[in-house]
Amino acid sequence: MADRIELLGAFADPTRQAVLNLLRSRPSTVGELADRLPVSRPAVSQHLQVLKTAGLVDEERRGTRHYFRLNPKRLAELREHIDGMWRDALAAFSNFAAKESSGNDKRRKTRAYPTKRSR
Amino acid sequence: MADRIELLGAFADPTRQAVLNLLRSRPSTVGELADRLPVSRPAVSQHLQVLKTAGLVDEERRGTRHYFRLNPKRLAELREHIDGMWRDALAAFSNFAAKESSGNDKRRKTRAYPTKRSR
DNA sequence: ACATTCTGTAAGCATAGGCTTACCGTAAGG
DNA sequence: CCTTACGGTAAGCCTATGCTTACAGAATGT
Repeated sequence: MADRIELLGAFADPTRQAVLNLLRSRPSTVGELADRLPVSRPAVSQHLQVLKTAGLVDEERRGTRHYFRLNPKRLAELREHIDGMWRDALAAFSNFAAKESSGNDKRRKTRAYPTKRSR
Repeated sequence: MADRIELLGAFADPTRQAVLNLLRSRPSTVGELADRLPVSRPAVSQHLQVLKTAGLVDEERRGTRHYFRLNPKRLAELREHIDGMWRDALAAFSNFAAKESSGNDKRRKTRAYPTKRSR
């Protein structure tokens, strides 16, 4: 999806990471989170909106209290994205290793890397 | 580790995501990446330094060319981090569902949520 | 009704950081 | 050597955005 950058940006911020870590144990309200963080309540509220827009948290309103909880599905998506990148990295590495060894069977005079780059 | 925020910050930037995506297929040089991206070569160079510091890419110098490749180990670490958060989210959810259903066995007069918050 | 509690929103500020241009160093090739 | 290719670094600009204070709104309890 194109909103992956939005997802990653929301996920990476240090304060939002702290919020997400607090939500790992249980759902919490805005004030509850603000009490445990070194930033003001409005700041937490704003971060929660970002996280909600990114789909990383869900909101459930009960009276005046707004409970926020982690969204496992969205986290799974993020994990899959990283996992795909990890698999490609492994494949690229083994592929490179194979070519490197085949090229080094005998002492070669040709370079293992190109001398000129096509532009 | 405490450098996880550094890792996440390095990983999340849109341009760096584009760089990482290009490196999924094969190792590349700075100029090669710059040709395929809408930013200047120095910008790519700076991003690569950030990625290298975060451990997401490795550098191999051959002559004047600096080849960069993805670091699967670091990607695995990142995946594990997300995976742990995902597991906690699932556990918190099922735990919440259990408490909710046990509290709703009969129509109750006490609130399912607290009226006052301990401060 | 009124006060209290819990929250979202607006405005403004200040720092971080991404990008560009200019410059310098290094390696390779003729 | 001298030139060319390739890349890192410095300085500066400029936008994004995280944070605070102040204000407004909705739900609850007395």
